[in-house]
Amino acid sequence: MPSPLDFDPIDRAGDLWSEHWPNEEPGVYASMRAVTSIMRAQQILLAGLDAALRPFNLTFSRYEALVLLTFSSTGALPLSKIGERLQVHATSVTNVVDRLEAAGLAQREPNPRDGRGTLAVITEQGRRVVDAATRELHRTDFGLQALDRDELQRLFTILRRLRVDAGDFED
Amino acid sequence: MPSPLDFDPIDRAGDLWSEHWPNEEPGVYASMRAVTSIMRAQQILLAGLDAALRPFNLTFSRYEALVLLTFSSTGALPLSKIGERLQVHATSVTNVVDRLEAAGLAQREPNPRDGRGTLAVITEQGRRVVDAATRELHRTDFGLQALDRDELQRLFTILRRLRVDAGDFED
DNA sequence: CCTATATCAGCTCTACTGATATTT
DNA sequence: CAAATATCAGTACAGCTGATATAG
Repeated sequence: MPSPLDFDPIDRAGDLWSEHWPNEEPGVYASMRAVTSIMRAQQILLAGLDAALRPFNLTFSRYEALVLLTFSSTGALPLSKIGERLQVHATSVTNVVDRLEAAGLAQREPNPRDGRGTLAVITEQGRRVVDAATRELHRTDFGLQALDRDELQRLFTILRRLRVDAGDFED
Repeated sequence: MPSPLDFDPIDRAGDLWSEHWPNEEPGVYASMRAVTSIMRAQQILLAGLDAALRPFNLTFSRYEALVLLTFSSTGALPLSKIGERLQVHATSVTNVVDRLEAAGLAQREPNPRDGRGTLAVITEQGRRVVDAATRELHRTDFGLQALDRDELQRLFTILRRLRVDAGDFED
């Protein structure tokens, strides 16, 4: 792990930005700093989550899909539903379910209510693994120990507007 | 593009989470919602940025490296410095500079001050492309039109603590 | 007939590991 | 000598396009 810088690289980039590209709309520097911060935050968090989940042979994507299955009353969901809820592409769902199936954490079954569709069903082993993985993520607070409850809430609220604007859901 | 859901999938996941994994520490639901929001926000923003940069044959990673070079007084930086500033792996820097070089936007030169090192130097074409790309990103406000100035500032401030906690830099 | 579901092949991209040559 | 710089081969993953078979 590299030694920390003695300055904030995003803050510095924002300053240099305003020197190089003076702009009629001063808000763009705020946007540039925010977008870069989100990119870096995602990278930090995903690396931590994947590291915490590696002993369970899970990535965060697979973990999310598995969690979604445990939330369903029967432990089964159509693949299309999984894609819709997790906002991921159909081919990505196929890939994630392939890997869960290979690890014995889920199985495919034909959807009895729609001959075109397939259900992903969580296995007993899948339930055990997702419970253990969840305990581990709870223990490490999803990598967000640095933030207090109020900051987490504000983060959620601000980013919620972004998701609405992107068409994820209607407010 | 799929039709929007009529509910917030992250909000719903948080509710189901608290039912399935009641926890001694209530803050974990706030963390779960925040971390999922960051993941989704990053996905939305990166897709928008990459789409805006595609006409320039750039990805956001390559764009960031190019911007960093324009910030340097001589338009040249050691590859190690690029990795340090952008917080990316050495092999990723090699890859990014390979692609910038192939596109004629940057060149490699030996570092005269350190025989082990290599400089990436921005070309004239690189300067033209990064200026045009920046105008385009300014025009679309980096995909953050939905947020006002105050929200952008709060986002930056909150995520800054996360980056400090991860060891990116010293406060 | 048109649309929805899921899969498949193929591609791009980022990120990482482990090994290596070179230089400090 | 050990440490730093950069590269290379190989792996894993997410994300996408376009094509296809099947069924509503």
